[in-house]
Amino acid sequence: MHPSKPFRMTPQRKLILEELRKDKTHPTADQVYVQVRRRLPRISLATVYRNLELLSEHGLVRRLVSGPGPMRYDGGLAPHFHVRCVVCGAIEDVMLQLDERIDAAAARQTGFEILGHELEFSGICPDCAMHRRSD
Amino acid sequence: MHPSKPFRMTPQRKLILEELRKDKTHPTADQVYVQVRRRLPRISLATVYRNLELLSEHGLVRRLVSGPGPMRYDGGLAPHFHVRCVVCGAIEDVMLQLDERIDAAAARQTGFEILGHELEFSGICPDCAMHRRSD
DNA sequence: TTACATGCAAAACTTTTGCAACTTA
DNA sequence: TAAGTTGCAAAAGTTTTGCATGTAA
Repeated sequence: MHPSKPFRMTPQRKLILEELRKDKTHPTADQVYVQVRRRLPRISLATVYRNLELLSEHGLVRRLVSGPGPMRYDGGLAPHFHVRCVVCGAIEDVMLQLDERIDAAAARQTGFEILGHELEFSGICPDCAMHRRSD
Repeated sequence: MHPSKPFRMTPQRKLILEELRKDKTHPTADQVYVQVRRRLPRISLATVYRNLELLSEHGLVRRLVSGPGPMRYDGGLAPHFHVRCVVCGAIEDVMLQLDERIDAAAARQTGFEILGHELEFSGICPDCAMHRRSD
């Protein structure tokens, strides 16, 4: 599942992973870049992109393949889903799991070999809901 | 839910909608553009983008907010999900529905006002699976 | 008639890539 | 030392926007 290309732990890679583990906002590549640059000012955005790609191939970070706008990344390990605010774009974790038989159902119906699934809710976050009411 | 901005039925808009209704491949904006241009050669790509945006605001087409690469669009009306081939990028419909109480569960847990959800499976389509085995 | 829509071109963004220099194991 | 990695700059790809002109209601 996780292709085991060689994999060196460079300072850049380590920091990117650390940053993503502690950042709960599901940042974009550019936001990770801004953060990491505070400790490693000479890092380049290309390196951030390359590492996010590689780390996600290895299953160490998740790409949130959804929503409009730039790709967002998640350093969280436990299986979970996401909810995205349609107003401000905030993403939060949703700790739910689907009946795993749903993959088999999809396989049966489509003939695809199913590797996994992503569920994303859309909605309005508490902050944005409040601002709306006061408009 | 569907903001009711005025909405003129121009030939461009009509063709884009028609094309999307008959195309089962969940095309990108550019692919819609190529198709529509066969009947309306002077249409511009910007018009296609603007119309896809507007049609999806009105709930007449769905944006498949997921997966890497360009946004893809779906003219299908019935509620359903999708499966995406990680090898070739093909997208097919999956006719399933989740227990609708899942939205309430997500709302309860996150405090978001939930508007809906998208479920996307990832996997390998029959064609790609076959080619892999013969490699 | 007029608010909305279009085509064109340019701009804005996001992501990827070529390459020479540098580093990790 | 050799394979992998980085920074930089340029390129590629996707989507949005300004504006003058055109058009549906």
